Amino acid sequence: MAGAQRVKLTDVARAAGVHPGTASRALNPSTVSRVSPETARRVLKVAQRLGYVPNTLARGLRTSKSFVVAMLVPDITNALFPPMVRGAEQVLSAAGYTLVLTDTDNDSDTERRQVEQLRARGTDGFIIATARWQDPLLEEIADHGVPAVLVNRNIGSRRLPYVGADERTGIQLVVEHLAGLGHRAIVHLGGPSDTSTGRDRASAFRQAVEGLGLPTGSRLVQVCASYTEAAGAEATTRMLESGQDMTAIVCGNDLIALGALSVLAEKGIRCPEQMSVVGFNNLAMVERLTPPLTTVRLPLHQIGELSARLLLAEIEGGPQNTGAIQSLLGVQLAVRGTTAPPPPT
Amino acid sequence: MAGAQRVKLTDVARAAGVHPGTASRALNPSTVSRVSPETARRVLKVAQRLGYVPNTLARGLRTSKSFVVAMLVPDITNALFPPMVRGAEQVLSAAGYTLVLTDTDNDSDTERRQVEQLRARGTDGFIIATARWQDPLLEEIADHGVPAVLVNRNIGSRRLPYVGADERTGIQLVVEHLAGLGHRAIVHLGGPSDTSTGRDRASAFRQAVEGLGLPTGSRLVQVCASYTEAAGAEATTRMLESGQDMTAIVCGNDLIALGALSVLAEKGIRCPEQMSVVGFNNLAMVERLTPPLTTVRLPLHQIGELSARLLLAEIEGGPQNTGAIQSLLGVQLAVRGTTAPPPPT
DNA sequence: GAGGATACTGCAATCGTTCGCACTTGGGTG
DNA sequence: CACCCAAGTGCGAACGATTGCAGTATCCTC
Repeated sequence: MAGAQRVKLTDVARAAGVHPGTASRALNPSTVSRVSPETARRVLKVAQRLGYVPNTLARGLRTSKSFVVAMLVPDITNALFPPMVRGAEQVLSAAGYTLVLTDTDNDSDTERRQVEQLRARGTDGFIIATARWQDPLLEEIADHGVPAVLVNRNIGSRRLPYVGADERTGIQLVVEHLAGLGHRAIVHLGGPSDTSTGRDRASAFRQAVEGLGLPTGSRLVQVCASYTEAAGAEATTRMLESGQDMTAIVCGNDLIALGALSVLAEKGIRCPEQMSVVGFNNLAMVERLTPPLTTVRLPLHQIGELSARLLLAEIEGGPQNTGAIQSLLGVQLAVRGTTAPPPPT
Repeated sequence: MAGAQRVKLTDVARAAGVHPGTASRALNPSTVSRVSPETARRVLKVAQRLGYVPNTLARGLRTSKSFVVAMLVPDITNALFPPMVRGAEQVLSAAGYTLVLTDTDNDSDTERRQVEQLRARGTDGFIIATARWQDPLLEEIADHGVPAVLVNRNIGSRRLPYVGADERTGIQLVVEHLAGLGHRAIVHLGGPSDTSTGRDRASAFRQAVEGLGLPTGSRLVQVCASYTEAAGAEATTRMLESGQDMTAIVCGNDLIALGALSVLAEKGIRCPEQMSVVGFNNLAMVERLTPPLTTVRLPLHQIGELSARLLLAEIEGGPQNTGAIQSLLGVQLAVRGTTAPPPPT
């Protein structure tokens, strides 16, 4: 009752007076040339009339192709991911694929289980937003030649195609903006070092500071344990207590920036008058805070779209062509209210 | 290469020295009783050792069950939905089901196409967050007896099971809170009237106002064209221009409240001193606005979980049992900074 | 010790498609 | 006229699991 459709290929074939095999060929664009135009037209018409919808399961069983793509995210309630999911979904569903969303809850065991499940289901490919810097599961995936594209976070080995934002340029823009305002004592609260984003942003930060000839030092960067407000607050406290000279904080992402802002408020340090703060990601609503958060805008939707496109190419074109292409999309600096010239000394 | 797993039931059977049929029975909890305990143990062990994972497609083809559930949301970037998705996903994946997420982009044609696609794929059931008050597609689904559960938004005919928040009580709490602060001139910016939430909240608002003996009137409610900041701003302007006496605004949701707040700021009306504003939904970060938004907290995660549970019951128990159960989960009022006693007259 | 019930297990059909192979036809060529 | 080629179609075996049916031990009972 609730099951699949009732009219099957056999019905169409019988109604059109041909063998099921022939009907199959007539209905399949890539094999329709092997059947006479007249027959093809007839079968197509009958199929239309009967409202034939091919059974994807049966087809998948035979062809070992499922037209299913899975996307792994660590936590869908993190506002970073929905736009990427949406971008990917639009591309995929336009190409006749179905997107399976999997929330791994930031847990690698869950992740592994889910991936097993999905592969058993014949999933054609994976879009993976959960990569850790060294990730045995992803190495296995690369070994097995499973079509997969990484988004947002990369892995150290660079063995899989990656689509992300040009984070280094983003950080560069931030530091230049701050330097342009007159800041010289700029510090960084970095994301976790087992994520590519944490590492890249921190390294880009150091490079930008050096490039501009600003004072450097090992205490310029504090690493946060995770991309959360709590971890940001904790790192801010550490940074303040280290006695490091500072007039501006470049945060690993917006949540970390929120943590920094609350600690500053607590300690009575006013932002932006006494301390400038910059986020990263441009989460929803950060422009409505008081003061509105200066941050870096990432092309999340585009990242989702492009990752889906690359994955489709890999699935349909075979494993060779894309190699492990690394693509970085442009970012924009959104200057708002949390940055201002440093206080006069 | 990219295909499914390689060890199949036949391999397990051969390695265990039994017939595939027997192996199948040994591996399936519901039929394991039909096989000797000793054999069962042996097969299980071999399966474990070889890392056997059943091919879901083949199984589905035979049993006409896919262990796939689809969830339809109008826009995954709307922060209302991710928690529900997450709740549903956790329940489903624990039960061995896979969740397919579909973003309909608020478009009924897209929605219909997606549903066709998914049914062809043998989807076992639907969780639907896109319901409109009168929705032909959903009536069809009800007609065909496809297992489906509505969340967040209901349909007029009440023909499908529904899981939502107890919105009426939420509005009641809001109005009581405002009345308790001394407000008597309370108005409502309602959500679109083609959504159940828009209708319910508006009706609950009227009832609460009357129940408390506050002044009533037809101009107490302005309907917003959509659940967006822009529509909220527009309705606020209309309300102010109508000359209606008012000291507090109860908004259909948080986005509408944001629209209201910006119009008030524009006109120099201070919140909460001169005008109290209340939202609905408790979106992420609204507690960090200045002032933090008073709103109603919905058990979104729970709604997702429960909807998944109900759907599973319907799928596995057959169509009869749940009927069209309507379940409402409790809400909480979050009193923050946008509500205060009315200005002295 | 014979008959029958019971407990396991093997056999083979089946789910709906796809696709390699073989067959038939018609037309072109030497 | 004999031969061959190619186009079009039918045939049936897969894909990997489930399941009704039937067969064979095993054990109990009288």
